[in-house]
Parts: sequence; C-alpha cells; structure tokens
Amino acid sequence: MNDATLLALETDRLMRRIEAQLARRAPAIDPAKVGPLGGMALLTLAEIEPAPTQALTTRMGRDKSQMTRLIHMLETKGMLTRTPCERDGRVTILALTPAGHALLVEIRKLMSEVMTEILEPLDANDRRRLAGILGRL
Amino acid sequence: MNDATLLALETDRLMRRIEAQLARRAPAIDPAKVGPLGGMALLTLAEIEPAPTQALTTRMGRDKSQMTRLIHMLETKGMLTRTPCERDGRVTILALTPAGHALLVEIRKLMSEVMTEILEPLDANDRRRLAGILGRL
DNA sequence: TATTGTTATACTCTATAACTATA
DNA sequence: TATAGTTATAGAGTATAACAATA
Repeated sequence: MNDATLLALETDRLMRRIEAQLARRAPAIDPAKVGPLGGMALLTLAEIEPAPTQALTTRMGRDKSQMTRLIHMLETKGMLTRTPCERDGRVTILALTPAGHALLVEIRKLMSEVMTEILEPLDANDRRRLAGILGRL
Repeated sequence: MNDATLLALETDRLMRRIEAQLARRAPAIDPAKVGPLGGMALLTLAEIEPAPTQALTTRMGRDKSQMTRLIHMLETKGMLTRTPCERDGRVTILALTPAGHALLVEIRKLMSEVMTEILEPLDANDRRRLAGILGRL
C-alpha cells in the first residue's frame, strides 16, 4: 500500500463518516429538505454572496448542469434569490434570503456538533494543523 | 464561518477533486468498468483479505445492501471470489483474484499520480502530518 | 433474539451532450 | 467563437425496510 493511495482512502473514509453523521441528524433541522448537497451549497454561497452561479459552481467543484437544478430547488424553497446581472445578460446573481440565513445557522450548529465528535481524537495542535493543510490544498 | 464547518467544506472539496481527477483518468485503466467505488472496494479489501463481507462493509463505511450489489458486480467481473465460511454458515469470505490484484496495480499507480498532483502544494512535512492526522481519525 | 447477507425500492448525486442567449 | 446557464437523460451511489438463513 503506497502512501498516496492510503491518503485517498482515508480522506474518503473521513468524508463518509461526516456524510453519514449529517444524514442521520439532518432531518431534525431540515424540514425544507434541502439535502446535504443543498446545505453545502448554502454554506459555500454564504462565503461569497452575492455571486454568479458560475462562481458557486467552481467553488463547489460540481458540474454546472447539476448546479442548475440544485439552485432552482433552493430558489423554490425560498433559500436564495436569482437576479439577472445588469452588466452581463448571461449571468445570474445568487444571494441568500433571510430564510436561507436562518437555515444556515442551524446547519452550522449541526456541522459543528458532528465535526467536534469526529475530530475528538485530535488535540488542539492537530486540529490547527489539519485546518492549515486543507486550507493550502 | 466557524472552523468546524470550514473543515467539513474543505474536506468535501478535497474529496471532490480526487473523485473528479480519478473519474477523468480512470477509463484508461478500467476496461472492466469497476468504477470508482469498485476501485475503493478492491483497495480496501487488499488491506484485509481474506475477509468477511461485513468487515469490508464496516471498513468502507458504506451500507450493507449497497455492498452486496458492489461485491456481486466485482465477482461477476472476476476481481474477487466469494467463499462460504466453514465455521459460520452466515458468513461469506472475500478474496481478490489474480485479475483483481492486477487491476489494483494499475489503480494504485493512478491514485499515486492523482494524489501527487493534488498534494503538490504541500511540502514533505505537511504530507507526513496529514497522513498522521488522518490515520488517527 | 441477534447477526450475515440478500432483495426491492425510492431517492440523491454525477456525467455528458445538445441547446439558448448573450458577449 | 466563447461563455453562462438550461434541459434531457442515463448512470452511479445511498438509505430504508423487509426478508431468509444461521447462530
């Protein structure tokens, strides 16, 4: 087993654990059923809003056709707004609604709980290092 | 944005990059079309074989019904064998075939290339630290 | 009663290509 | 020609529950 392969497997396992925990506990805070990917999209949009669809797509590393449907779902559920860009007719600008922000508060709380649980084996130094390393990637 | 949430988002982004790179380059080495999850299963099984289905399922953090189908697919394609356990009639023991091992050589090579590319921004120290931290999780 | 593994089913996520409208 | 976004569609991955066989 080479190191690079092991690293990929371990990253996958970590992500699976995060996803499984979130899936198990999300229903309690997600009556609108935006789903895990919807939650990720709201979190990511919060970092950059207001922003064109394309910026959110790139930042999430997902496919643009997938994002179209995801964004329409979030719009239908009142979590974000789509506004045509004045300067470029091809572009749609996304922004969170108050309902989107309210849901984000709950999502962040849940994320924080889940991550605290998963990162429990690490001391403060390791957590800082992990954050630093992921930030550089 | 709290730290725990950021960490989860960054882990997701990292995993997405790994998956996208693998998906893009896998067809060249995967004529049998075991797919990314199939590849992960072979890599994981290689760590513990021979092993009962249940052990592989736990280690991959996936659902057991999902694993049944995945394992049958890999068996059909000649990558692993399913043998009834002599001591416990409920258990099936999984082992890689020569074809499975041969494919693994290619998968590891590809994984190594992809991870080398993705981990490029990190120096040797960071890589060692990241491996250590993930190992502890 | 509990566990291993299977089947069925519904749902979510992903990838591809063809399309429009603007630039 | 190129880019932003949409639509259609097929395929891959996930979650749940009900089930048979064995312990």
